[in-house]
Amino acid sequence: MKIATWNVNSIRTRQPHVIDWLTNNTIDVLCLQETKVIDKDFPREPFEELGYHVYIYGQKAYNGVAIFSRQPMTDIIAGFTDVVGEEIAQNFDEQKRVISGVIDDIRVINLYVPNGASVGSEKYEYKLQWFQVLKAYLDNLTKKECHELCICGDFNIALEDKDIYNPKGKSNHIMSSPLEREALQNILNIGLKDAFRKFTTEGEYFSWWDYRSGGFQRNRGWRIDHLYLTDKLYEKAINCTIDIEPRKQERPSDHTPVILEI
DNA sequence: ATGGCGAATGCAATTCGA
Repeated sequence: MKIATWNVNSIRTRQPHVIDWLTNNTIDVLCLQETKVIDKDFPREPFEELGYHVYIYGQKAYNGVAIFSRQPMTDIIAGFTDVVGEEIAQNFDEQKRVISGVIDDIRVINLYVPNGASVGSEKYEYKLQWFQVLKAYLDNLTKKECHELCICGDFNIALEDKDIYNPKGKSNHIMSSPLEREALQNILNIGLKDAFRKFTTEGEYFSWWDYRSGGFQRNRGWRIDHLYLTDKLYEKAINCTIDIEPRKQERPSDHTPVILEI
């Protein structure tokens, strides 16, 4: 089975790219971020025609997540509130950033982590607080269920310096600051491992390149899209790769897909 | 580098992303 994650930066703009990629790759579950569309306007049909079940949680203009699955998923949960309650969820579900479902006794959790703007900004604080809510969400879920977990998506965090094209001067940069890394590590400490790092230990592998200043052409990238797995699933993983082909195309997303094979 | 590029909104110019 292959599970992939891809921040498409608008599903309506990227529809042909996603159709093309799913046609040329055998993907069982695709987690999308930044769909940027309300649910009633989501282009479901083209993906259903490809044989996918479509699960969506979107909003106008910003954010938005979706899961496409060849087999039907069960126990779909959109947002934090149903898991953590209104008191802990506060207003964090106003931004649509989390959807999950179960397939083959794996709960796939699709995340679009806030980007955080710049270190010390209000959005940075929001990003750190969002991780507190995510922690409660995972704690509650793991109390209720005993599925293996695949937590994937756009984390907007490079956990190690080797995940950045040039880490010099980025020790307090957004996506690599100590508090962000600590917040993500705190999540991973419940027992999650980076699928990509099971197979590849060296640097210079990236999943996002800035549109500006020829980021992709100069390979100025960051590895910020991840698939994290609980132990049994991690042991079962047989590959995890980044496909840079979609990033080479005309009018691409600034992210490219990461694919896990189990 | 307070910029570079791209998407959405909505129809010009602004906000947001990372």
